[in-house]
Amino acid sequence: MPELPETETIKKGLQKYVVGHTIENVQVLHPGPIQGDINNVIGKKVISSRRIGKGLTLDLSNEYSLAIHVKLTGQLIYRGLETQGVKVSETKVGTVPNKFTHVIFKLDHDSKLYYNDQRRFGWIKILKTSDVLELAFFKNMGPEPFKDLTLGKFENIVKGKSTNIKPLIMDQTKIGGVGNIYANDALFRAKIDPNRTSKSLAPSEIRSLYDSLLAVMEKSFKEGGASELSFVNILGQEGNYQNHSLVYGKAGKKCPRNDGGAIKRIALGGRGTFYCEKCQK
DNA sequence: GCGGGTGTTCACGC
DNA sequence: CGCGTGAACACCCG
Repeated sequence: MPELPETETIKKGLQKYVVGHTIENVQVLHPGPIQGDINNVIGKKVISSRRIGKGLTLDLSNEYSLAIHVKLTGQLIYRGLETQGVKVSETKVGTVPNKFTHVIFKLDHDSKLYYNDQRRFGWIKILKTSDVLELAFFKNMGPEPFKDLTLGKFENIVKGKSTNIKPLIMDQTKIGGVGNIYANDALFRAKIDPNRTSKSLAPSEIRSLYDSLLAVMEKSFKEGGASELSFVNILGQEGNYQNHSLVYGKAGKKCPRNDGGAIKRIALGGRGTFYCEKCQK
């Protein structure tokens, strides 16, 4: 799932297909990801879904919520009368149930919501709705692109920091929702070397980076998210951004600007970092 | 067998 | 305290 566009794609699906259903029962195949008392969701109606950074909620009629983070390989897949005959991704294991299915929410009207997670890094926390934003992960979340992150706020976040620009824009407590794919592509679009320190950026570069972050994520919304790894939407279908990425995952390939440069892969903040030395200064 | 993977958190060293 | 690095979580893929 993983980053803001993918998580937003899941949220749209939850809103369309899951909100309004009552959770009739919960089948826990592997209890690993679940925290909290399952009894607080059984028999309750899903009244809304929210996305907070890369996190999700399903809010229930009894003022309890499911707070969900799918980390790298979690999937939420809905199957019901409306989705009969919908083709799902076999390659991204969007089929259900499968050996990575840990939880099955049985909903009314003969439908189900499946939670799959190959690497089991994700979590589903059951807690009072009023406590969701008290979870450290949500409480410490920085402003989000397309929500409350303005250019002015972005300038203040970036300005004067001695840290590298790439880890900074991926720091969820500074900015909510940006991950490795879009950080790499935004820096490329803004022609900024990921090794630069934040404070070295000129005002025009900060503006360009802000615009680029929005642009690459908007492109991804249109492509249905990035399915490089295991992301699928609520119907189990892949997104297409991975076929349109600028530099992410393209080590050794020609620079998309066709300037004679090749895309280099380095490690920065422990994450794979892709850029063109020729046009990213 | 080895390295690397859309994320987050923690431990450690400076 | 802040910042960087590396590891851990667990498992598949090339």
